[in-house]
Amino acid sequence: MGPTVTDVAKAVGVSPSTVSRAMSGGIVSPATREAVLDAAAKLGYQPNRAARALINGRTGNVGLLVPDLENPYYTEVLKGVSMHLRRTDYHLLLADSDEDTAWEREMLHTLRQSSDGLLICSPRLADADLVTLADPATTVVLNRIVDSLACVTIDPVPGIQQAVQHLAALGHRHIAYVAGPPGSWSDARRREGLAIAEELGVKVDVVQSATPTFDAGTLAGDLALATGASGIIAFNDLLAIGMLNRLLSRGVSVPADVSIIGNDDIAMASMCAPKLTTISSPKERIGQSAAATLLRLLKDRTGASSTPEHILLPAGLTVRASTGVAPQ
Amino acid sequence: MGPTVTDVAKAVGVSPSTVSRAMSGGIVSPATREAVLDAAAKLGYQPNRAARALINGRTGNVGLLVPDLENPYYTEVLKGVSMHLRRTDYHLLLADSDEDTAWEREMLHTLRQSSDGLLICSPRLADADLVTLADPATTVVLNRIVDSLACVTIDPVPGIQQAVQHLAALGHRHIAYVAGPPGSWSDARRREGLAIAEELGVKVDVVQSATPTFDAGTLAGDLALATGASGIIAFNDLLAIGMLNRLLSRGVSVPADVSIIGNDDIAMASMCAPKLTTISSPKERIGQSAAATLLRLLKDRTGASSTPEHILLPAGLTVRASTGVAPQ
DNA sequence: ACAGATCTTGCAAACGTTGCCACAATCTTG
DNA sequence: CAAGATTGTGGCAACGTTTGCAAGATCTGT
Repeated sequence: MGPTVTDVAKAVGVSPSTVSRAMSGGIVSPATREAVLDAAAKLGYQPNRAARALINGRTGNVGLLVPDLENPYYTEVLKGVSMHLRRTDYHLLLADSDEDTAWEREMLHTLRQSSDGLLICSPRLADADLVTLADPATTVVLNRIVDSLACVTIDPVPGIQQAVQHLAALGHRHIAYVAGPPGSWSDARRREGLAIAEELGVKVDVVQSATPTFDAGTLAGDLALATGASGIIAFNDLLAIGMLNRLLSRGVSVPADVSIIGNDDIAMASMCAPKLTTISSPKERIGQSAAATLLRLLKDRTGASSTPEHILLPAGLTVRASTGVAPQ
Repeated sequence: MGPTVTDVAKAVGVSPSTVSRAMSGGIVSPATREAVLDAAAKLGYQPNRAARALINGRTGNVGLLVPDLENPYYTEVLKGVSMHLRRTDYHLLLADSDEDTAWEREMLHTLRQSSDGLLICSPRLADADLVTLADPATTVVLNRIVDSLACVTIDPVPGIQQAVQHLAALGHRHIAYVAGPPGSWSDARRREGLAIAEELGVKVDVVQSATPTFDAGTLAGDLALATGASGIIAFNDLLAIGMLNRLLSRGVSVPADVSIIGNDDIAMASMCAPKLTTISSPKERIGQSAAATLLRLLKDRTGASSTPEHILLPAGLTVRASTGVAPQ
């Protein structure tokens, strides 16, 4: 295809090895380096990544695995990753598992070969699977904590606690939590956070929802309403907005009759009506920070050294218009 | 890293070449093929993609270039691409240009080397640039038409015409079109579609908006209102929803005082209040179809043969609650 | 049973790069 | 000024795979 290292070498009158060194920051005299760089630019030479990968095992790719690109949460994380990678010369290899854990395991295995490091967004895979499939020296896990791997996440507990306190302060005595997919790490953590309700004398019912999507919100809305709760906390905003729509179309007023709190603060949360009170998490920062962590890991190459880094980003309740004082 | 072709060869008792042929569908006896496949599975052998790419030039990657991942339009296209690629053994290389055309040109050049084919979503790059930078044999352009390249897009004209007719039928005599980014292909086409207004005796004002985002909708809303138009058509839904929010917060009632029509029918369009009347385009299908077209191109490898394929997908107006009869 | 066709397999070269080793040239230091 | 340290460069092998070529094995038809 394009010009090779040999072409550049001939043009400058040096050996291929020297060109290689000049291009990748090896030891070369300033004069030759300049000459090589000039010639390379003139010829439009780009080092062949495949050849480079073959010899030193570094592909120059970073793999990102997400469960569902239709979920705006992950696209915001993706944006963060992408923006961080933009300034490096790593390429982004993206895989969407479509919530299929079997395929996720397979893809994890495949991606390892095509990338130097992996960013894994997998709420549903078991810790044990993750530990088995991922190399601690080249992996960063997003949105959950796995002890033996580097992680970037937000702690879901404080956010949920704030949400419960917010509802309690508004006089709600009975709330419903609409849970996320079974096996989800953050769902499990959020349930822990719910424990605070008891201390506040608030009753909690848990309602299950198979998938955390807008459509599933319709069913979940009916279920949550049936519990008799006056306040609802949803696993995520998509679910919350779906419920909101369902409740409004059933003639239930939000927040006069029922208060709703979402999770994640996706862009839609401030565009629906009423605007959604939600627990905001810095999604783009998670992506950005995870990419940065991975690149640090790859640069250091200290093997499976010290204890893996766990980065916790802050999240807090953003109060908008979907919560209000309890009826009566 | 993993086992190599030699390891498998030893395990079976054949030569590396035979293993290679067995793995990639060459001529081998059924018996040896089975033996090789068995051993490969047992050892967990995966052909090294870098080595393969080095020798035959095929990386096994497909590159996708989008202008902005924060725009849900593109993430839906991305989802379509990703879902189609899922069934193949191509990997997806994703690049977000962040609306920067200079970087887009550079990335296009870089990506070519790392992928077998390119899917390009670039509304702002000039046709000439695209023709120069893209190889017709390995490129599919999305959301626009460039004569000499394969394209998958929707024709923006009929949708815009339907929108104008819809407003005219509701009695609107003066409408504003909030334009997209300068240089955008689909924006130019949409303006062509606006010509129908004259035939219907409807006056059209065009308002410029630098970027097609939710935030820009605030400014655009004010500008559009200042024209005195009673109906507004926006370049896309994000802009439309931003305007909607602005208008409502200024005390303008939608659709009683002003009607708004968006473009694209992103998920948010049916979640805002009032729900947005919009021109729907099958975004996921565009992605899916573009990926399919590219894979066909790569399989055929007929060089720069016949005239490039142009696929036009249908789009039509989806009437929701943001349009109504003109005031008075 | 023999010549020729067909099928199956191994050998070796090649893809473009990097990294080790050796050597020459220049610089330091006593 | 000599001896050692340092710096810059070229040669060569290697990464893991594919592929053209040729040789061996098996089969066909007479």
